[in-house]
Amino acid sequence: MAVIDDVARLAGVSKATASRALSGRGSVADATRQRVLQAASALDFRASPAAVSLATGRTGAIGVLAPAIDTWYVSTLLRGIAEAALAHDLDVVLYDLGRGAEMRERVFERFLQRHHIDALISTTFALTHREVSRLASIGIPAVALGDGAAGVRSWCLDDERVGTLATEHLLSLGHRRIAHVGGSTVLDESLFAAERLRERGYQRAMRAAGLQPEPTLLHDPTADASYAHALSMLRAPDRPRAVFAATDEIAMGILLAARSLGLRVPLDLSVVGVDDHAYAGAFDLTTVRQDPREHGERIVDWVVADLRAPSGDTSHELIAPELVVRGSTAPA
Amino acid sequence: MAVIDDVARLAGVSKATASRALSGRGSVADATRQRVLQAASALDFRASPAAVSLATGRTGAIGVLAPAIDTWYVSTLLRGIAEAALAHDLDVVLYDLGRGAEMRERVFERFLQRHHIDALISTTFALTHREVSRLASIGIPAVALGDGAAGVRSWCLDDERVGTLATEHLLSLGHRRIAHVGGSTVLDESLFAAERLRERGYQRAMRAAGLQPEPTLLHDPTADASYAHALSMLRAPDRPRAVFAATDEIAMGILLAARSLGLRVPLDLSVVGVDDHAYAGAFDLTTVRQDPREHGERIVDWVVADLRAPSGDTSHELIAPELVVRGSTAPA
DNA sequence: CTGTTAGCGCTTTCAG
DNA sequence: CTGAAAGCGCTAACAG
Repeated sequence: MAVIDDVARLAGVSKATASRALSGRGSVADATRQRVLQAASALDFRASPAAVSLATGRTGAIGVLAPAIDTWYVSTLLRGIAEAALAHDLDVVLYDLGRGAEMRERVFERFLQRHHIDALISTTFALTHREVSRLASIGIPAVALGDGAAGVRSWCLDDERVGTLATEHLLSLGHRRIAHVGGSTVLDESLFAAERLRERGYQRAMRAAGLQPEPTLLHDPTADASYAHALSMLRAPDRPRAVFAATDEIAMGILLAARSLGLRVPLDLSVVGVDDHAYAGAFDLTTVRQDPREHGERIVDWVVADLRAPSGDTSHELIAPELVVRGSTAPA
Repeated sequence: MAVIDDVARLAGVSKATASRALSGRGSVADATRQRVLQAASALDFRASPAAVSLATGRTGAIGVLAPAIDTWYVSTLLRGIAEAALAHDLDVVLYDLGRGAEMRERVFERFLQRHHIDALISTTFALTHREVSRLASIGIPAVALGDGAAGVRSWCLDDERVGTLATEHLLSLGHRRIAHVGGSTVLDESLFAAERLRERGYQRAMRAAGLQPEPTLLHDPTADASYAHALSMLRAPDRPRAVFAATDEIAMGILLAARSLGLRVPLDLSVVGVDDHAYAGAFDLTTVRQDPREHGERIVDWVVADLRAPSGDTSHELIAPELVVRGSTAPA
């Protein structure tokens, strides 16, 4: 491993000049820069990130804090983040919180300990005040996707709007008996606040139409749990004619249950989900779309810009959802 | 941010002693160690990873190189890796290769440049000789999950066995017209070798039973593509009575297509997949199980041990698959 | 525009 | 068992 001294010597300049030529900071005569660059590539020189980091305070990495990375939403988001980070020549270090929040404190202490990242992207659950100020005190700016904390720039899908959009779609088709199946009653309070907002949007839309909301919350919003729940919900004599599911995964469980009960979708039952999950097309599922991959890219771009020139921007931005109509919904 | 000097001063010892006490390396009087530890916690001291890394050459992070992280397999694996890494107090830095392999060289150059990780876990596709020796020359050991390169410790699901297991299950039920739907004919050669092995296992089992194999390879192994393909496959007059799908995702597409054509599963059609995907239960899908989360943990444990005491072990280990029978398969 | 001189914060010989 | 001193490899003033 060649070090910068070797490069400097080969180019016949000092370490400082070599450093300037390589980093682009500071002015160097063009001819000199060329020589340094050539020497560097001849020696296959790569700066030690530890040394750079020690000298500059910059690590060249961003952290991502996320629950349940084996999830469509989070993994798709991660993909967007990873791609954008690559484009900006940043490493991404991943902190998985698992399903619950038990690991949270541990993870937090752990990565706070190391000043290993230049910025933190927190997803899905809200950061606490203490966490934010803790990060700020060691100079790590945080941004959030999903529930944002005060003092932190954040983006969040307009989840209440998601609920009204989905519900109004069903209402506009003439449905009256519209159920809602959401999730996450037992998980950490700060997690999955989104689903409570979706439920609220549903309730609003129903009441506005003079109808009685009938929400159910699964304690575990998986396809399995949803399937089991839908089986009993759809067997009831006064079964709903339409369902707004808080996620596509829940919707899939419902669709599968409906078919195994012999109900025809959308003739006997209309279903709308949320996400536009990778399988939504195969299920021909009407859904409210969000694009986590694009969100990931957008956030990384913002973080990179803010790292270069801190903006102090701590605004909370709502992302507008979009209805995608497929074949799982039809007039009542 | 307190530095080690502050701790040393508060404890009334030298930096060197403080460092020894904190790291546990070298011998320190018990009383002294106690004072140092107290001072450290009083000052909320955390060693700068950049400084540690510069002095020791260790980074405290492992890299994961993976294609398509927004995939059930990879994201579940990632979860196992992240959890195990957390337990070992290691950061995990993520390199996503996307779907194809265009990014590969770029990513490779990029993280080679930085000596930012202590070890690399490569997943799904094989490392080239050049890549392995390149990594070795800068002292980064690599391990592989999936196709392993020579000189690299690796684990791999026994994919040919997967194919025979699935096919033999269908044969044992009395099926004769068994189709196979696999994937990835257009992607990078080194990617998804797994599916070719699964196909080979299928061919072997079919020939051994004196039957004619009928494999199809989707150029894009998604649920959507699978759905579209299955529609035409199942409409043919001489349609298969059983299908071995190379992944659960492909199987789901087939199941959805079958149902939309009015075919009853498993009465009119038996389907077996591979993975035991999170949705396999909801689909009541018979499948050949693999457990990427557990694989991730196992690999990290191995890497950690090898980092402590290099074993020189470069063996290639096959992981035995396991058939999980559910309701999507029945006697012919 | 370029070289010299100090560090960044930690670990590690080497003496004592 | 402990302290002094010498780096790890790079960048950032500060002169010139």
